[in-house]
Amino acid sequence: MWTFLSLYNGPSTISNNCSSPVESGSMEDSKTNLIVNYLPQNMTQEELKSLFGSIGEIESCKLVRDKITGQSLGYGFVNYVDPKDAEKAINTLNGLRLQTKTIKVSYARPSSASIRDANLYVSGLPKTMTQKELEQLFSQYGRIITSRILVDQVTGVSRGVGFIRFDRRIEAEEAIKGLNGQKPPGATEPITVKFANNPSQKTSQALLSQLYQSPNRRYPGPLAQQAQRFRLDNLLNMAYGVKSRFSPMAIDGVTSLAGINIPGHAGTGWCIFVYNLAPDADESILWQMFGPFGAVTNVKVIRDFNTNKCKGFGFVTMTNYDEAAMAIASLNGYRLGDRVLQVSFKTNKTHKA
DNA sequence: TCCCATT
Repeated sequence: MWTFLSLYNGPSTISNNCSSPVESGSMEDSKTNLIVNYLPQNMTQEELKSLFGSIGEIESCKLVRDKITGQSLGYGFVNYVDPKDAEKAINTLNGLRLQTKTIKVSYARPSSASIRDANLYVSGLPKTMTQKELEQLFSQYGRIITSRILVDQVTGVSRGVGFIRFDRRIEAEEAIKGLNGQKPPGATEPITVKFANNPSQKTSQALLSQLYQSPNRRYPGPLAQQAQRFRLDNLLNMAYGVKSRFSPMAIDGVTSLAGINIPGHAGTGWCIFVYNLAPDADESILWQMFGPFGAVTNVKVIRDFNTNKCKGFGFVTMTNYDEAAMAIASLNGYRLGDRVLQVSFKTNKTHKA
């Protein structure tokens, strides 16, 4: 499972003879800057900072999130002040198990346009082909950063599809030219090699399918119908990258009609109270629900200290009032699984179950 | 026919 550990030996092995003029990024921080992969979906930037801050002083820390939905993309960067701490972090935190994930900690390559979009999707592989054999096939075209063969969740047998990430995009391009439509040694069928989908486009697909598979089974009052339409439009807009067209004026009308109180502080954003979450609810569902309505800066599921199960509610912080109001108008009464959510601005009063 | 590796 940890074959990729051997694939990357740190920045000293990065080839520096790239002919591309784009390759001019600075290398001086390569001994302090780490990339952390395979983070649990619900891990926050604060938790990342906290975990790596236990090693030594952090210069900067960033969890990479989807620009539109705010959902974690499962990886981040940690830049230490002292290179020794970076090294220590690799030695002590690489391979650490967090929930269902095993995180990978390695030196970040210098950021450069030439290393982007270097991920290939490979299908039609012989079911017997191992990850090592896959690497051997592709290694002639460049330096492999990661490789993976997808397996059936239940049987564990190869699905015949996998991924190869090269160090540089031109290497990936060459691999496509050389291997797409070719039969690997001993194989009876040709393989397909193409660039992998962009991770950010998947979010839109997920939202669209979420949209189609969540028929509205709530009680449709006039306001609810209005809110439902808003949510639909927002999800569609988001999926197609179109900016929301709803004006703050209209939102204010809705909120005042609904009799919502003036919410709590707007200092760090607008805090939204979400009630009736399932015991296994996690942060990602809050990102998914609220992200489409605008800038979300924080989500939190309140859990029981002992069982770690959600206590039925959580909070979402949104930057802009109109977007928060739209989210509330749209999501209050939203049916999540077999539960109908209550969504409102957080008040100072204690909520009772 | 898609595993979350470039801020």
